[in-house]
Amino acid sequence: MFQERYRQIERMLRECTDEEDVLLTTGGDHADLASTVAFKLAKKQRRPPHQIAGDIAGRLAADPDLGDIQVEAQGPYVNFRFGPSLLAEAVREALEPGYGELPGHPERVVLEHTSANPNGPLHVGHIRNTVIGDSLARAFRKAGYPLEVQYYLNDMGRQVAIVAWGLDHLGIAREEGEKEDHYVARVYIAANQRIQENPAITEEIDHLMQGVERGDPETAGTFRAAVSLCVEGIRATLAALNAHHDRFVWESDFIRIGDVDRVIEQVRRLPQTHEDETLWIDLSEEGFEKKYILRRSDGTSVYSTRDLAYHTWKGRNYDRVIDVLGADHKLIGAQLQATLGLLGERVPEIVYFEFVSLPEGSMSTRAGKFVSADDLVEEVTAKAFEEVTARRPELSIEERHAIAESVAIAAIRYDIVKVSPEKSTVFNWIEALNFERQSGPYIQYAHARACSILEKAGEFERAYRYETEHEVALARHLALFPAVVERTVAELRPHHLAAFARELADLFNAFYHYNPVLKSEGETQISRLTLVDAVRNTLQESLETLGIDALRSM
RNA sequence: GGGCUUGUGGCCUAGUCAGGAUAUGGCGUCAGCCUCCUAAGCUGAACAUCGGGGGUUCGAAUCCCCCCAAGCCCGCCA
Repeated sequence: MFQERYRQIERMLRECTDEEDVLLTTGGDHADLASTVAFKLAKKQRRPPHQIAGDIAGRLAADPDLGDIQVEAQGPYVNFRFGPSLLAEAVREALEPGYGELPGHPERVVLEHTSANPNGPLHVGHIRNTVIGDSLARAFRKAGYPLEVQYYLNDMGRQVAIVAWGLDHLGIAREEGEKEDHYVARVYIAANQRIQENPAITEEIDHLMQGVERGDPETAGTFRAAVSLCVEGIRATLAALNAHHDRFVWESDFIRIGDVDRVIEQVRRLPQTHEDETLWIDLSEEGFEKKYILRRSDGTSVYSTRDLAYHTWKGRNYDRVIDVLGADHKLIGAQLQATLGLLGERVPEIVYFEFVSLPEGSMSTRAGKFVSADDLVEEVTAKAFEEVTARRPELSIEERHAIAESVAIAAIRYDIVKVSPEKSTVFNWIEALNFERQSGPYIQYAHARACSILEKAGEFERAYRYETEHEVALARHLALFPAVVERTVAELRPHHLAAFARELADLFNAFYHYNPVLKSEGETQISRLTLVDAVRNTLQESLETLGIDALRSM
C-alpha cells in the first residue's frame, strides 16, 4: 500500500509542479507523506512558499485520482494523510503470511560473511560480522533475491600453520567436554608463546607453509585436520546464533584447482603489473601508494592472490557479490575492488563494520584476550533463564530453558544489529544482559502479548475500522514494513529493520495499554483483534528477518 | 606522517548519503501506574552550545573548508 501510494503521489506532484525531484518524504507526526517542493519553487516563481504549497494542495485535492488520501498545505509543506480505507488496506496486507516480501529479482546474489580465521572460537567482534551478514541475507531473501551465503575459510594462513605445528609438537590434550575451537585457541596461544621464547620455530612454520603451497599431501592433511577441528566448533556457534551458511569455501582449493595460477596469468597481462623478484601491481592511478604484491620472491602466493581468485570465481557465477568485512579490511578491500576492475571482473560490494573492543582494549585471539561468543551466549542464557523462572514458575524446566535460549539469542543479535555498522563499539556486559525496552526480548514480548490476546479471543470475523490515535498509529506503521525491507537491501544496512521492529513494539505496547481489546465490544473489538493479528504477523516477519524467534509465550 | 571512519543530554543511540516543521529513542536519576488482555509493560519530570570554528543557503545535526579528539589501516601477515 505505502510504496504504491508513495509512487502515485510522487507522480502527481511531478505533473502538478513540472519538477523532476518533488522532495517527497515521510512526514513524521504531521503526515504520512510530505513534500517541501514549495521551497524550491518559491525561488523560481518569486512567490512565498506557503502560497505555492496552498496552490498545489488545492489542485491535487480536486483530482479524483487521489482517492482516500487527504492533502493539505500546512505553511510551506504539502502534507498527505492516508484515509480509513487505505489504513484498512494496510492492515489487510499486514495479515498476509510472508508480509514484507517484495516482488522477485532475477539477480543471483552471493553474500560472504563472518569468514573468521580458524584459529579459535568466534568472539564478540566476529559475531558483529555474523549478525550483520545473516540479517542482510535474510533481508535479501525477503526482498526476493536468490541468494547463497558463503564462509571463506582461510585454511592456509600462518595462524593455521602455527596451530598445526602446535598440535604436532606441544602434546596439549583436549579437555573433557572442551569445544573444538576453544581447544584450538589454547593450542594456538601456547604455540605463539613457544615461538616467542624460541624464534627458531618460525623456520619450521615457514617450512609448513611452503609445503602446503606446493600441495604436499602430508602437510595439507595436517592443515586440513586442524582447520576442520576448529570449524566444527565455529559451526556450532553459528548454529546457536541462528546464522546459516550455505557453503564453506576453502581457500586452498583455489590453489589446488589452478585458479590462482590462472589469475596470476591474467594479472600479468595488465599494463600496471610489474615483475621483478616479486609480482606486483602498481595501483597508484587508482589512488594506492603501496605496491600490491601478488607473488612472493619464493614464488608462493599471498592472501590477496587467493582472494582475487575467489572473487573472480564469485563474480563469474553470481550477478551480485557482497562481502561483509571488518573495517580493518578497508584498504585491502579497496585494492581488491580496484584490481578486479582492472581485470574486467565483477567488482564486489563491500559492507564494512567498525571494531568491537573490550573496555580494556582491542581483542586478540593470539593473546587470549577476547570474550568468546560461546561465553556470551552462556551468560546471557543463564540470565534469561533466571528471568523466565521469576515470571513463569509454572512452566517446566524444559519449556523455560527453550524460552531462555531464544531470549538470549534475541538479546545478543538485537543488541548488535540495532547499531549502525560504521560506529565502533565497546562490548558492555550490562547492556548485553539488559532485556528492557530497546532489546530483542522487548520485541519478543510484544509479540507474545499479541499471541496471548488472540489465543484468548478465539475465532472472530475480521473488521477494519480504526479511529483511536493508537489504532491509527499502528496501522500507519504496519504499512511501512515492505519499504523498510527495500531500504535495508538498497543501503545494505540491517539496523533499519531493527528500528522498525522496535517502533512497532513501542506502538503496540501503547495501544495495549490504552485500548482494551478483549473488553471492548462489537465492531471495535473485532477491528482491534484484526489489528492485533496484523501486528503479530508483522512482528513475526520482522523478527524473522533479524534471525530472532517470535515466541508465542514467554 | 598519510588515508578511512566516528564524535548528538551523565552513558548508549536514530536522523547525516537524497538540507526543511518543536533533534529519535533507550539506560541511569526523580515521581507515578498491577482487584484490569503477561509490569521483559505504561505515564510524567529533569537532562542537548548536535566535538570546535568559519562558510554556502530563505533554512544546516545534515553540504563545503579548517581545526581538535578517538578507533582502524598503511607487511613478500592474514
